[in-house]
Amino acid sequence: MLSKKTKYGLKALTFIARTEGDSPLQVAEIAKNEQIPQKFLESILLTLRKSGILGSKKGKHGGYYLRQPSEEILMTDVMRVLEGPIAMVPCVSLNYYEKCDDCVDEDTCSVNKLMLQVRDSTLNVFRNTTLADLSRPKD
Amino acid sequence: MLSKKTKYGLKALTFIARTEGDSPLQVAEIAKNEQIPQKFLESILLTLRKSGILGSKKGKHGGYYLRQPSEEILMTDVMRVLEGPIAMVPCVSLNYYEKCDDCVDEDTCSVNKLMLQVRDSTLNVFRNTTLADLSRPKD
DNA sequence: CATTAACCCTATCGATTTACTAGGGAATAC
DNA sequence: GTATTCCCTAGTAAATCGATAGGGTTAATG
Repeated sequence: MLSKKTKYGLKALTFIARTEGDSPLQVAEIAKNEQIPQKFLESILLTLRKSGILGSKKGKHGGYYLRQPSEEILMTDVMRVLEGPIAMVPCVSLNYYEKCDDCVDEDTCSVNKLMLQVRDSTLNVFRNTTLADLSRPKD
Repeated sequence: MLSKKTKYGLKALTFIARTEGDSPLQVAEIAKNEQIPQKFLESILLTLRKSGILGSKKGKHGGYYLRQPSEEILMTDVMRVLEGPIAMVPCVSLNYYEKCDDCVDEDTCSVNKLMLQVRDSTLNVFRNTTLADLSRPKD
């Protein structure tokens, strides 16, 4: 299951991409429009900012904005920040590889074999989808 | 993250597919060979049996066996039993569709749009992988 | 320079899920 | 009829999730 954090994060990013103008967008406005608990959203946008996807401006008339054009924001990066590693087991993770504690032999491990394929196909989707793609209405 | 239940279940199924002979395999033997807590494995094999993937025989010399040749056991079925719906959000689930409680409009929802693609690509892997594929040593 | 509006940060908390474990019942081979 | 094996229900410790609380810091504005 996708976490609420990821769901809210994606919705917020899409909202920003769709309505971004000259001035940054405030948490309260995003929360209201996308029906997201404001305090929760605040913490999510904060992690997106710390990861470099969003920028922020403090004080009156402050808010959040995209650091790059939405066409250049890849889902691989967004999903890693929001949901964590894309692989479903650490032993097939590109960025966070770790040997499974309970695995005897990776070469004969069926879990490894299957999850490697799932990772590749999922990665293929995320690498070929940008925030701009998600921001367009459905075909 | 993949649950231990799914991991153990896949390993057990692979073990059965690899070593199946005339007589069924006992929980204790599978648990020992695959390093799985026996009582936990017992409950996992039980759900696999209830779902029709495994058959069982009680009493002395009892145990578990595949109900079909491993070439005919698809990962779509196995994964649905062990891990639940393949879709990461209910609104893109084929078998368990449900409207997301927090979604205003599915047609413009970016989460829906992205997860639909992920579901399709994952499903494509599971539909084209059988237990026999997983049971062969790595290429 | 005071006030207000906004982001920034830490801590906490209830509910749910996960990964097991306990304990016994029911069927079958011998 | 007894040992062996699967069958079933409950329970539980630990982790994670989804959110909330409460205040600190920064910047615009008059």
